[in-house]
This record gives sequence, structure tokens and C-alpha cells, in this order.
Amino acid sequence: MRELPALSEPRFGFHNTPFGECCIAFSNDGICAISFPESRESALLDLEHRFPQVDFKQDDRRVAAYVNQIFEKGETPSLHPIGTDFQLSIWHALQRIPVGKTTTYAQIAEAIGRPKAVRAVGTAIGANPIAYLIPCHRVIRTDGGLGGFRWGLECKKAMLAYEKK
DNA sequence: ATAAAGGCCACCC
DNA sequence: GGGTGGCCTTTAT
Repeated sequence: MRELPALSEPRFGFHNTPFGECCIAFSNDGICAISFPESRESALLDLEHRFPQVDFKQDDRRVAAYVNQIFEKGETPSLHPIGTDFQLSIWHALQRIPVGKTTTYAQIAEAIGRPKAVRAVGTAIGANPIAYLIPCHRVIRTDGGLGGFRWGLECKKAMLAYEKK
């Protein structure tokens, strides 16, 4: 991946959401990861893999506060995604997709000025560390197919249905 | 340094 | 519907 920036006071925790239990990891710089894992175990493995050497302390209470802020108030807390320049540019583009709308992998490739890099765009979207707030679920295939989703297609469908209307 | 693996797409059958 | 080849980045040899 690359050298990780130091995370000051790294924390993580679990809390229920409209899409099942989520795991949120954050530091003083903001949220660095949100996942909707099948199990807490797999969530932790994912964290270890993404942030080797980082010693996250558990704080479910603050995660509950985040979930309330995100799903009850509809606010977006400050985010701190970590990735390559290519990935960051794509994750940034995702945040410009309006709620309730969808776009395609090809359109994202177009939007960042790399129309040929569609395949790589798919891979980078799959690597999105902050599910839901970086709305990778709003990206579908040009042929109308749903495409993939790291945390399960059912979850992707649920998010789209939740935002629709 | 090189290979292999992807949340894709266009084009063929 | 299915299979193939090309495309580009990232990660694992």
C-alpha cells in the first residue's frame, strides 16, 4: 500500500445501523474506516490488514455518537481516508454523486480524466475504506447491472433503496 | 522486475 | 445469455 501517516489516538467500535452492524475506526484526524462486516472478527481482521501496527482502542460509545450523527441527523463527520493519489481522486469523485442518484464506473473514469482506466476505477472503488459516507454503493455498471460490493450485494441494494425517493 | 488479480466495458457469438 | 481481449492500478512474488 504505502507508508501510513501516524494516527493520533486511534479508536474503533461497533454499532447498529439501518444496514446492520457497522464498524467505525477513527482518530483525531477523523473517520478512517467504516465497514459492514459479516462478523466483528472479520472487521478486526480488515482493520489489521489496512492499518498494520496501529493499536486501536475500543470505544463503542463514540461510535454510537457517530452513527447517530450520520443516520439520524444526516450529517457527514470529517473523513480521513488513506490511499494512493489515484484512489483518493476517485473517492473524492464519489462524494460528488448526489443522494438518490447513481452513476457508472465508466462515468467516474471520465470524471477524473482517465476514461481508459475503467477497470482500475472498479478496483479502486472496491478499495473504498469508508463505506456509505464515501458512496461507492451509488456506482453501477454501464449495462445496468449492479456491479459488486465489498460488503455484499444485499447491502448495496439496501443502501440504494434507502436513499431512493 | 514481473506476474496476477480485480466491484469494467465493448464486441462478438 | 455467455466468452474474449484490452485496459489500468495495486499487491504479491
